[in-house]
Amino acid sequence: MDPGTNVLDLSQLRRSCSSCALSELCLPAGIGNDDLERLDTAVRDKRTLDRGGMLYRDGDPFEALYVVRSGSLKTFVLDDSGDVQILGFHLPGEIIGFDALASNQHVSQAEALERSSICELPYARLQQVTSEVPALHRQLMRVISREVIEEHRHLVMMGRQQAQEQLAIFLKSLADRYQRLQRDSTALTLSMSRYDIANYLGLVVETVSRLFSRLEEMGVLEVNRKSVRICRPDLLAELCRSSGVPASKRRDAG
Amino acid sequence: MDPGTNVLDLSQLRRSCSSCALSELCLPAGIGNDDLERLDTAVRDKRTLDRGGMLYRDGDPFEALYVVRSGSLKTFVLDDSGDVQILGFHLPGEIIGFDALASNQHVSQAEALERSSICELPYARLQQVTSEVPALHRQLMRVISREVIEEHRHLVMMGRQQAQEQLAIFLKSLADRYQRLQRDSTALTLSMSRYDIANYLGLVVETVSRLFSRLEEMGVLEVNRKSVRICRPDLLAELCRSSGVPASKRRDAG
DNA sequence: CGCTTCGTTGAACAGCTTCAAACCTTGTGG
DNA sequence: CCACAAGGTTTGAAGCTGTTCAACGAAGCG
Repeated sequence: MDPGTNVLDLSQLRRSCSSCALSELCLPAGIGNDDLERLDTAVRDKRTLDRGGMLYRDGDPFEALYVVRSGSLKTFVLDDSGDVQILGFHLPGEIIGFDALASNQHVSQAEALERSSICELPYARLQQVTSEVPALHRQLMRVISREVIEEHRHLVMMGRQQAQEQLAIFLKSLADRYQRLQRDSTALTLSMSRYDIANYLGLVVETVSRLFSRLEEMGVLEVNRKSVRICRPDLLAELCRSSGVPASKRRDAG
Repeated sequence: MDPGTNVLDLSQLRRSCSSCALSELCLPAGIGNDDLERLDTAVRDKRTLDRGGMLYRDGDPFEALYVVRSGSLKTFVLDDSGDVQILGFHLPGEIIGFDALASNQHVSQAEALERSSICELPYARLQQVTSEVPALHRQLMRVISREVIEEHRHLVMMGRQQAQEQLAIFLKSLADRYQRLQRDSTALTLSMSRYDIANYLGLVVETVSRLFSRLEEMGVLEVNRKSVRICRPDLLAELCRSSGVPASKRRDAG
């Protein structure tokens, strides 16, 4: 999408957590210089994926965790009948692959939504480094839990009935992550298809399409195919709670 | 509910993974006798919770993981407006509390659905023991991933639109877990309220109630308040896939 | 340029929700 | 022990949201 980030100088980026712009959003966050060098030893050569390229598939042996360096991916599971459920979309600085931590093989799949580059962290080496660097271990745990919390958020979102609120939350989540990346959080580029968004939210394409149109009519967004401009972030934030959960679905604490 | 399991001989159960009937479903699975004794040293005194009692709350400091020994619990998150989303129901042998692994404080809550007894695994001690017993570490990881996979299942379920299918999947999941516990998997005792079930599935109470009635009319179930008899497990299994995802929500691999 | 896939829009339909009321259970106090 | 209150559960009827089916326009790709 953005030519500036697509043309990566790979040689410069190789093995250089220290010099990586994502450093503060990624595993190195809060790690001292000495330890950072050790982390670098755990990072294998980067991989580049084209749109549609698979990072890992269901059943693949667990070899590494992966950090999105540029581009974006989606993760999803297939049920018995081959239906897809998208679990999440992943932007630079986000780590994926935890699903295989235990059974030693992946139980989900990760696919690039656009040309993306990935940092590979072979688990064996990573484990060794984390055992030597407690701060890194804590940081890794923090990242794992961020993942779990994100899944809870996804569940909460799908538990709500109002489709418009779901889409608002989805867009706001993207905007927030754009901000962390120091991108313009009012100018989103949706690398995923409408089908993907619909699946992620538990809706059908038509509904998502109509919702985009409705939000545009309301003056909240300006939608042009894959690029979404958030004209009224305040209104969008409002929509995330306001329309709210129907009274009968509410269930206050206790 | 069942007087035989409610009247626990606590003194006999204290610190005795070795003698625990849940052993094969729980952390000790596949652990040798020597190592089992060391695991026992990581188990603090058991706790008993009455119906409605909280095991941990949002924001509580992370101190331990918990194994359900008898009874059952629900875990849930509260969103900003105080709305509940139930994440799961937990039967004996299941481990909860992972949500706090990273931020060092819980980001969800756990509440007993009936009188329940809990094994407490203080994390500091557990960590020490797992570092000494690799098999235990692997087993713990396996259990964590079971949790992640279960959440994926929950997402897949909520992504489907057909309420009847969701309820069928929910009941089948309970039945399967009953079987693992060597209970009669055709005679379920629903310790959670209809409100809880509805919330878990993203529906309203009335819909759940009607679905129970419908499944009864269909001859699949016999429902009597909290006790559900599965008359036709085959039909129930059928309902879990058959009605299926509407074509427009399907999205085959790729 | 034709093909395919993606995205949008319209109209009818279905399923779940909403609102309302009744029933049953449980617990409390007279 | 019974009356009463409170909450959980069930059932009915109406309304609304999202789905389904269908058609068309736009973009990407051989």
